[in-house]
Amino acid sequence: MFGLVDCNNFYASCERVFRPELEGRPVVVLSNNDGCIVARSQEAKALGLKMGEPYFQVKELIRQHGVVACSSNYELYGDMSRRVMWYLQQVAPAVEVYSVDEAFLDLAGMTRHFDLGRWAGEVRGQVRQRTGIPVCVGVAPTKTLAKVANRVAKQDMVAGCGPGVLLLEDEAQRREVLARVAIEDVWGVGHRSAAKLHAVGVRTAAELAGVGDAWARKNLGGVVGARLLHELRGFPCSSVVVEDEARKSMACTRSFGQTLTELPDIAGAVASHAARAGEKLRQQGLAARLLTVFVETSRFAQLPPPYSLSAQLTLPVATDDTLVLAAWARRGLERIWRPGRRYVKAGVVLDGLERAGANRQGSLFEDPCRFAPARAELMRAMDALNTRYGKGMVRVGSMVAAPGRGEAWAMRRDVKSPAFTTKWKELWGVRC
DNA sequence: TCTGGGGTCCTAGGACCC
DNA sequence: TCTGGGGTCCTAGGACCC
Repeated sequence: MFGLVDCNNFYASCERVFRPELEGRPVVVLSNNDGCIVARSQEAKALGLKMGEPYFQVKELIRQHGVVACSSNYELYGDMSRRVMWYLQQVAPAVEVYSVDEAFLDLAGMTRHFDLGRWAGEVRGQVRQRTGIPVCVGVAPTKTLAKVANRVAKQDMVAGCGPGVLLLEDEAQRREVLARVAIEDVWGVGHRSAAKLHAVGVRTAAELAGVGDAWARKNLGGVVGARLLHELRGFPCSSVVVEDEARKSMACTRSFGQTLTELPDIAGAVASHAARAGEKLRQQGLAARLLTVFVETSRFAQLPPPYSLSAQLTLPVATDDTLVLAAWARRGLERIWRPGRRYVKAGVVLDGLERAGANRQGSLFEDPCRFAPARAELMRAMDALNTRYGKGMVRVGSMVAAPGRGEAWAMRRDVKSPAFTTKWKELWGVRC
């Protein structure tokens, strides 16, 4: 059996933990640059605010109903996530941290000795008590069915008729629950597949489980579709992955706080992305062999039409050195930047990741390892200074704006809450 | 004026290898 | 008339996830 623990309205719930006055009020959390709505409390959902909706389009509605809007505070959400996951790891035999607000639990072996429905209810209560975060728990014979169970548990809880936990065990119950779930709410069915399914009259998860394997293979992405059907029928095709297997790629991308046209400004943004990518690599003990840099104009502007260009560069040796990454990124940017365009976003994507230092493939034509020990030392010193004195204390020169220019690419975050749990200066204050 | 960021997996086709 | 079999690696694009 598999469990799925999913935090309810996660980002909004995190904001509420430290601002209890938000309890019972509609709350939305915004994406970077206060661009779109990315999380909504139950009350905000009830007002009709949609996931992904542009903030500027609903500002009036938000004002009218006294909705509290929060800029995203990823430091806080990341820390709350760690607390929830840590607890789950104490009580379940194996935990796959699937996303910031979700975890799959491998409950094999517990079936015989535990009443899983009751156990799940206890987990739910404990997570709430220990972290302040409300969760729902679904338990079922496959991961896909555990997702279904979780979703139905959440629906019933919102409707006020469920305990926030659902155990799917026997066949009849499985059928009955699947009949209540629309196909677009099934894990693995996106809008494309949903449209295809609607076109042939398939509306519910129960009907989806009954479509032919051949049809699914042809129309739902080959083996992906076939696995989906099997899982819905109760045959597991995927297991809980505890070990964080080596990451395949890593991206640092951001929309600018404003439209940019000048190369130095964009170069500054790209250098900062390269620097962040370097930090992430070193934190995870990885090095990258391929670097892609891209720039984009607005997807939403009618004229001129949207435009994006990328350049992929193969580095002579895999590296985690910020200065090397920044230099290559700059080279790539110069290849793709064109004057006269109104850019809104740039990014650096790293592929070909390998463990740093181990079995390192050298270069035939040059010896970039010559300075390696000193450079590694430099990166360590930079990371240490930035940890101790704050992000951006030591930066790559090209990230620093020319005098009077300011950091043209800087993000807008007008309504951010404090880093309640991760910065001494912003810790929660308690009055006695 | 204003529309997020970071991932995974799969398929198909081309180039190339023995 | 008729042209093998079994691979790898790379790239691009699609679909999906949270």
